[in-house]
Amino acid sequence: MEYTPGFIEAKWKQKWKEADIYKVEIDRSKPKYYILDMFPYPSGAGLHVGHPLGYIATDIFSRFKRHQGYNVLHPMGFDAFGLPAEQYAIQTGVMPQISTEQNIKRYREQLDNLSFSYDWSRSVTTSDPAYYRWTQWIFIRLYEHYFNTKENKAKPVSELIEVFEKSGSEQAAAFSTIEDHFTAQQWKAFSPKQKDDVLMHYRLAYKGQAFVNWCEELGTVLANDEVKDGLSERGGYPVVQRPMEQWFLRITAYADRLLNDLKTLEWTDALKSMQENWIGKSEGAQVFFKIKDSEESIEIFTTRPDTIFGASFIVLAPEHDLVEKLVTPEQQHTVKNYLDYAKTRSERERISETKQVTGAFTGAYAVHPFTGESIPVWISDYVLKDYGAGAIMAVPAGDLRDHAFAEKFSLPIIEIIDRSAHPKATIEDKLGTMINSGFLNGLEVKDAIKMAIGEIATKGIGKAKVNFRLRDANFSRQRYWGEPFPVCYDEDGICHPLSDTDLPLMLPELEDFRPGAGSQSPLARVPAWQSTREGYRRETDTMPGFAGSSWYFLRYMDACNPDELVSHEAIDYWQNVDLYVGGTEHAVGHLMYARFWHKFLFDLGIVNTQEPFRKLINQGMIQGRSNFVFRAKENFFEEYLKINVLDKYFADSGVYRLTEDEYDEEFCADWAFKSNDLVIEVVSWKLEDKIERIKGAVLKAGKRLLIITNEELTMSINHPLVIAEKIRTAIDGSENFIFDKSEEIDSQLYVSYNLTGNYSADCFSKIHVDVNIVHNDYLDIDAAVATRQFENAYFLIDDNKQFSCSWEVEKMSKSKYNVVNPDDMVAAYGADCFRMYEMFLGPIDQAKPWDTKGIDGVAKFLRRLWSLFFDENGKIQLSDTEPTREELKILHQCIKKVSEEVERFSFNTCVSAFMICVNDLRRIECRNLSVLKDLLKLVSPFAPHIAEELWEQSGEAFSVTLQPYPVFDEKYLKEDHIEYPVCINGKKRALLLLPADMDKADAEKQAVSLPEITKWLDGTPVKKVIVVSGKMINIVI
RNA sequence: GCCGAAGUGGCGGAAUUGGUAGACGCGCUGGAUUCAAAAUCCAGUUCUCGCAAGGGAGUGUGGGUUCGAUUCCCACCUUCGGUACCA
Repeated sequence: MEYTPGFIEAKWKQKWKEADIYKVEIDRSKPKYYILDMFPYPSGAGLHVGHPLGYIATDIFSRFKRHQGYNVLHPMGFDAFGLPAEQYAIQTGVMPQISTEQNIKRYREQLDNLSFSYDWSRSVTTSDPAYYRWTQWIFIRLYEHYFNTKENKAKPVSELIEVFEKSGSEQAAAFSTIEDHFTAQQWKAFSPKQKDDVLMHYRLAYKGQAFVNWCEELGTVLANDEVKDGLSERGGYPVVQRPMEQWFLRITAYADRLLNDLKTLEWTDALKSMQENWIGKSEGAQVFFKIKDSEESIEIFTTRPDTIFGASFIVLAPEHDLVEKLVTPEQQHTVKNYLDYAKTRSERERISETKQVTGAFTGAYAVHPFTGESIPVWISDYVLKDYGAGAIMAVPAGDLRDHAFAEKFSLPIIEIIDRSAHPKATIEDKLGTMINSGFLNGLEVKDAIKMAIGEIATKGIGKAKVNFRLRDANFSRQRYWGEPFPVCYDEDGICHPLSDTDLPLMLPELEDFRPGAGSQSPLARVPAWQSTREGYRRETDTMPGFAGSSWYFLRYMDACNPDELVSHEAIDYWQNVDLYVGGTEHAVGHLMYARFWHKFLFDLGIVNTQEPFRKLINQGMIQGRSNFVFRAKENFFEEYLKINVLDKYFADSGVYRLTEDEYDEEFCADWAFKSNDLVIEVVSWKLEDKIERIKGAVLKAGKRLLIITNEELTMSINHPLVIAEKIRTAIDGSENFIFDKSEEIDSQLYVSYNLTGNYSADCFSKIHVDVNIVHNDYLDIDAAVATRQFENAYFLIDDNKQFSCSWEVEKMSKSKYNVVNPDDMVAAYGADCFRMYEMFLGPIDQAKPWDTKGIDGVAKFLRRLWSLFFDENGKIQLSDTEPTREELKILHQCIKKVSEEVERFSFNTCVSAFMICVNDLRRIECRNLSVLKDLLKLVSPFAPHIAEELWEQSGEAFSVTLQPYPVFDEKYLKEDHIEYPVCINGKKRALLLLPADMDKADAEKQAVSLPEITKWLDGTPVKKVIVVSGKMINIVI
């Protein structure tokens, strides 16, 4: 029987489906294991071979864990809200509901093609109202809670209101961004709107102000992605930063918990440190600087209060509230100009710019709290409004950017730290002794920091403060295709959440997806949807992409529950995700938000774990391997004629290149002969003017002219003899002017890459070519001419009649013509082969290029595995005798390697181990049933179809998928001899077979007396011999 | 700029705790089989000098630690991911 993947795979897909073999339920008799893939966004382009990498890995691991007796939850769903569908709707008018549904259908087909063991009955889609109902529900809970700093957890806002009513703001242990100071009486006197505003300072979901990318011409807010160099990507219109009312989530309240609990996670150190740095906890001091001749003071945050005596000016963020109040009439104009400039700068640009500083003087002065001196107040875009207090005390001697700023604007630089004891220390190291610093003089930096904070507090001008780089999450989008906010506003603008019974608040259907008036979302165009029965108006912003993806892993546990987002029973059993696999691009965004939501739900008692993802693996990207063809440019043809015709066939005719000296004209023909009066010009037949002028010049000089057109060279490109004969005829003939007009075609000439080296580099344009018509870096010319790109193409082929292409590794994308579709791979090689090859490419966590040509190796392996079971006539032939020692050794080597490597997620080396095992078993012509059956169990997670088929062919009952995993036994691998490498100074010089239990002294003696070694030593005394038992012997001379 | 990762043959990669660098596979070269091709099988394949025996060099670059470094330390270069509204 032959191995026919197409037939076998269809058969087993059907059987698995009929048996519903991947359906999973709570089963308390088995330990649970929850394996999750990162939520895919179903884009219109469909899956390419890079997408399933992580899915294959988790599928192998899921199957492996099932073999080991775990009850495995392995679900898949779709993160379906997002910008691309909305963009598509704007362009084509196709409703996102429709395009998303189509895209999901296509993704599902492509995923099914690879036979993943998902329990599809648990699938969720974020844009499904049955799902986003619960996203809205969580939002309302966030809105209704604040963060209690004493209990370090979320508590109901209703309790906070009670505190306010009883004892005002001072008694409230509530996390807020603004420090409120009011008494119970004052609170009670507040208007409902005032109360609403105050509570927004505490709610975990609140309204605030943020700067957004505003594009006036497009009438919309743009994603950072849509802005390039200060202009909109679509249209190239100017984009400015503009403040806007937005919903926020108070993730900063959870900063400490998010930071501390990282320790409990089995994530890579790299990922943890990225999260740590993102949270960016820094301890320092808040200090107030009084403004000279004013009641105002500026709050600054500094991590280096020790350097306060070096503060020679203050810098405010351009957006700082005080700027307007502080600016003096004389500086109005300068500051206004600077603010206009700052508006055009994106935050990224502002942070990245380190070489050039810009800024403007406000005209105001602050009073240094210790020296009493007046120091100027400047504004500059290197200070960010959202970081710290949005203002800094600038210490030029202690900070590089402050230093650059001081130099540029000639501000004083006061040395405050003597680093002479630390010659290698940079100005940002916390090392040295304080100088020029009043009461801090002589202290070490570390002590000076403490002392300075103490003094600042005593003087009542500030206090120690912890600052986080982490910012509250902007949760508003002025978009259509997202979850509607379940809130509305009354006539006073007071916010009212919907009651739970009114959920889900459905997204209305729309026909026009352009932005609404005045920077509003398209929902603002639907007045009927906007107004509620109470006469309130709804929020028209929608939620961002991370809303739905911040909790989806919980819904999989109980996907169809209509009454709760997840039942207690399901949470109690499944708890949290044991293994999460996805790309590093989610390292800080999604993973931070999901952890935040999970912690909030923990505070509410909905989940029973502090962290959502226990272990996490980052998969590397699969890059594209682009192919390029080389198109001949104008100057190619002249070089071609010389190399392939003139040098070859007319070398003895004295052919030479004409120089300008030979004619008076500013142009000349290309080639002439010493032995006769013919001149040759290579030119496109279309350049008739040029031909006429050359004709005139050449005939005037009394020579004859042969025009060879680029077009005729192109059409006879692989037949240089045709041209040679034409030249010969011309030489021998007597015509004065020979010019054969080509027929009018627009042809292009492409040159095989391996020939391009013969010509100047500027003879060619390098152009992407679809990798699907290139095999082994050789262009399939027949396939190529059938495409639009090569409709009228001619190809200069190499000596082997091949046309080669160059290649480069790039991102896999449509525009680079390097996209490979997994469906095509499955059609050609089968899903088993594709799955295995994708794993074989390299380590799961590293980026690597896809190259289809290597897949043959895996295909060959599968055929060899198959052939182990059959004789040369294709009949199943297996023996049920006792396995030999050698067979067991080969098998157990494989069991050991594969079970260890799967646990380490090193799937590429597993595939190698399988190949070695099958090669070895073939070599000894193993036909042993028990050995081969164990091998099938090992292979089954990687290549389930072939394993299932061979299992059945071996006479076993359905299904290999449900078999327990083979157990490794050390005794089969024991060796009584070890082959030692014998090295001299670390370089291998000989091999020595020694008994495994030989002691070191004897081994040393044997090694030193080896003939290869004595030859090397040649009398040189041996200084030392190092014997590492079981590993190697090193002789030091 | 900042944070994180990765650089090993022609290519993808292996070397698990500092111990034989290049497993396994692709490609290439030669051979067998075949009318021929595909498929299959066998042998070779880091570079370099050499007919060979054998020698030298070699894991991005430069330095260091060590009997011994792809692995540890320092500095640098290049590429990739993220950088808060792509998902």
